[in-house]
Amino acid sequence: MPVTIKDVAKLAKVSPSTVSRVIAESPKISEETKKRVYKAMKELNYYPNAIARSLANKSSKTLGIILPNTAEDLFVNPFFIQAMRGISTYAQKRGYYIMLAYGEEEENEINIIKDYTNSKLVDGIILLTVRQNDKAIKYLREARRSFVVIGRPKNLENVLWVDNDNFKAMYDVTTYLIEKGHKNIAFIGGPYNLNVTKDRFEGYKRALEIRGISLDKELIKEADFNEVKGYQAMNEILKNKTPSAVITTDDLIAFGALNAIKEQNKKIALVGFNNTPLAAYQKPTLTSVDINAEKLGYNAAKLLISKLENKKVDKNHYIVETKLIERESTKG
Amino acid sequence: MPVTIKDVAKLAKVSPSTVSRVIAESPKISEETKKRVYKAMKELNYYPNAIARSLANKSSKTLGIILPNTAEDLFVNPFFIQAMRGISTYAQKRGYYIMLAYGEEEENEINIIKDYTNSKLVDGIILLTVRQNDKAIKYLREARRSFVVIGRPKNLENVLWVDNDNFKAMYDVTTYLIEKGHKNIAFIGGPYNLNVTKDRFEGYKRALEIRGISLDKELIKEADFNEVKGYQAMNEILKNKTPSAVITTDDLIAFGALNAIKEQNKKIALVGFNNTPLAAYQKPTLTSVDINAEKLGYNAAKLLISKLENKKVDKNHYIVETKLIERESTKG
DNA sequence: ATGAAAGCGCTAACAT
DNA sequence: ATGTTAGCGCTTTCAT
Repeated sequence: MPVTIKDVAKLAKVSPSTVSRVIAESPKISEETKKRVYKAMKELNYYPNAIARSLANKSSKTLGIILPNTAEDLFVNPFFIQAMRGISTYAQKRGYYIMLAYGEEEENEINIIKDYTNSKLVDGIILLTVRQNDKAIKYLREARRSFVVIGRPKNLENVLWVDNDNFKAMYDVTTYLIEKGHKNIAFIGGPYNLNVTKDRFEGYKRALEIRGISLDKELIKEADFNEVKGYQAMNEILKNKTPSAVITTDDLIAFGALNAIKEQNKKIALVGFNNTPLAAYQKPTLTSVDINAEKLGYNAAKLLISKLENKKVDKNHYIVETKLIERESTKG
Repeated sequence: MPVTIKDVAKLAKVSPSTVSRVIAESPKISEETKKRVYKAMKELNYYPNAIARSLANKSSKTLGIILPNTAEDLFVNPFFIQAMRGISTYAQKRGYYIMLAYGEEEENEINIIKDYTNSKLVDGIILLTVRQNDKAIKYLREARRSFVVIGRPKNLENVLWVDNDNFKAMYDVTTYLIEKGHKNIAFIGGPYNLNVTKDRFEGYKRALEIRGISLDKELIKEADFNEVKGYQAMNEILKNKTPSAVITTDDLIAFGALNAIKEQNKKIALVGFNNTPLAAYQKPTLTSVDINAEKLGYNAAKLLISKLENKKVDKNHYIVETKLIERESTKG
């Protein structure tokens, strides 16, 4: 037999509603009864039943996180666990809980989202990645659910999102290299239909423009987010040209490129992206852009909870600062 | 206005309890009414309210996972995210949900556990690590909560647990090295008051014994789970001796040891533990023991759910096989 | 400032 | 095989 609000009421010689008010910290409760109630709660070792509260309040105070199982680097890249920590930190602070699920593939992911939201198990959803033409976003928008995505989706209508300023990040990296004297700077990006890639490429392009360096098509390649593709892309570049520096949009791509560079015994500066733990373990250690995954998560939770609590929010997004972590691969 | 079981009942011209039975797939419902009910549910786009079910059932069908924020390698070691995937996979299969929280430190962790369990938000708890003298375990045991831990706790009383056979894993590693001709094999373990370390050390010791090699105290060191300590421990060993092989109980320790070995230009075989992604990125690539974190998680969920559903379980633990991943550091 | 009572949406014992 | 009814534990409107 669990201790309920009624038991507390009886012991404190008040009504259940009074106890409820005390829990909710209602202002119009006399200090004296408040004390009696607290005492009774202590004595009985009472804990509010969260499920019952959720039912009565029509809110579970829970956020659902969907982890994309398909992400190639789910295990290599600590992004996810860092983002989750950020989410959790803010959520805990605000008295929210976190539910977690791995989506096997896109269809299954949507089923999880439907289950979470339709069953009222969660008040809102956080998506940790944005796909091209994301069906999950489409569904959430149409079903009018509260949600936030990490990454800037193509269609910004009715979406809360959090992202880095990818344009600026890459603009800064490029400028940094130019100021180090580099003129032939190659760019190996992830898939070009992704927003991130586009933004990063634009930053690269603009930085070159501003400093009067013209774009060389042969120095620009596309690669999936993995080592092999990075390796291949680098080799393609080296077939015709020898840049003095190479920028990539992901550490994994950079690792592959590094292998190609080493094989050919070249001395080329190299920059990665995401600052994964592996970056510090390359030879030479890899300069990379830290995206502050924890803050991305933190702000995502913040945005979503604001929306859930009907705060009149002017913001529908946050931009999180990136930071260039300089290592050996761009030194000397 | 959400659609409830009553609306469905009205439309299907049955009572709410009948609808409830249909949802629960009760056998004694005629095919005909079943169809009518399903049709009505479709028509009204009805979804059961999980919160209300939880309240009535006195079970949330939710497992709580506590992530130790203090773990030094939370971000480097994909153990956690892998274990969580295993948990999630089994839980989803059985219709259970996962709640997640990061415990800042041990005290705060216990508060989270209390909150989760006292509020009836979760049916059971999964601990991803076991500390020495674990207060969380102590609390859970005394409060008579259902829980499972990954790792073998010291006191096995009333505990469900999942772990590798650490004795065997290290016995095998040691034997493997001996058969490669090594005789002076050093051992750098994590803190010796941990069960894991003890078990692994015993495996090492026994393997030497069996093959008639006597223990050399100067080849045995203790180190925390990080690179610097590994580096220091290795240097201490090298001050007096030069083993032909070194076994460690963690990749991070091995990385540090590797640096020391390289600095002194020695050629020493080296084995890590946990098979983190970084292992494949060392020069030379590091031989390591894979612990199958996903399976640990999967079995943890299995054990806990069996207990929750009162399956008469003979088992109170699972042992998960490890696998030696051979790489360059033990070749030639 | 406090109490009575209805209701959140579902389940299950009991009745037929 | 199906309906009636009384909860599950909490919140909240409406009284007083």
